[in-house]
Amino acid sequence: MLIGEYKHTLDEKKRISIPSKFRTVLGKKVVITKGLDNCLSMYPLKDWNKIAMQLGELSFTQSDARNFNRFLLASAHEVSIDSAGRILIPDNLCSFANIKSKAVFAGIYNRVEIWDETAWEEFNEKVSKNADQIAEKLGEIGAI
Amino acid sequence: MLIGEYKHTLDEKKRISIPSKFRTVLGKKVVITKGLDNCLSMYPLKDWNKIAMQLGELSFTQSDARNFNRFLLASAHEVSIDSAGRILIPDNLCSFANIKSKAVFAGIYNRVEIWDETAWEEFNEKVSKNADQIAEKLGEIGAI
DNA sequence: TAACTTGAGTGGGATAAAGTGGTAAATTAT
DNA sequence: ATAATTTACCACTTTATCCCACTCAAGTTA
Repeated sequence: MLIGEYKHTLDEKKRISIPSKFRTVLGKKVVITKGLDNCLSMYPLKDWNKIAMQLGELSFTQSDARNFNRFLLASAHEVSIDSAGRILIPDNLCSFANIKSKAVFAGIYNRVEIWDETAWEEFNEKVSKNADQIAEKLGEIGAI
Repeated sequence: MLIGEYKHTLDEKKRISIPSKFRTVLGKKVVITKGLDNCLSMYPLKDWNKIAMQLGELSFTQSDARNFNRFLLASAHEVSIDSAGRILIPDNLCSFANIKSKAVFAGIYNRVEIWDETAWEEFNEKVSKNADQIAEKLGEIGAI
């Protein structure tokens, strides 16, 4: 399971180390794609294949499905983890997530999110303020 | 699987490099045709045959099907990838997609779309605004 | 407690491949 | 037959990939 929060630095070649705790779960190849709230999502290759297959089956004649696929599939990149446990973040994803030098890896069960450091901090601040309200909402749903 | 987004330049001879990541999947010959939303669609030759067959089976008495076939089949060109990994984009398709010098290749599962750079950017901006709808669909698939 | 060991994180350089531009040959058209 | 357009081939520049090396921190052993 992918859990925990780690901070790493992006070097001038757009390379960044994967937290060592994640490496065995992620395997040798991963897929990175655009996530929500301007972060990036990273999946083990085999998990991604399942997701992509479902996306690929969406009708291409319907404009919603078409646009949806373009957003998700076109922004996805298969990257391999090098001998030092690093990945190369593609240019367009790097600028999408606004990652400058420090990035945060957040393990979220079956995927890893990659955030720009300051974006992560701002997000965290916002969420912790509303944590009690969120908890209440979740309680109503019966989640906790 | 064809995924990812790459930007290449069209030279004065209307030649353009295929992203290297796509070459093994696409093979030596591909079919380019008009796509929806003013882009071009590119398929591996063997996949195209299946698609064309399905289209051909659409009732030709229905004017919609007839027009759709005219749109897709009549504009299709079989082009081969040269030794440097480039293709030659036919004139009418080039002007249809309004490709001037920079073009974006977008891998979308089983096809590659070719967009004029600015058209792609505008499109992306528009879609990113519908992030909540995207999130909902992703939730259904079980990706988030 | 000090030295040694191990592994993670980071940086840089060499080599290979990708991307692009151009020239020569061949085919077609006039 | 000659001009023009197209196709194939060659060459250069830039970019990416791979490999090696250093540093730092944590843990282990003498």
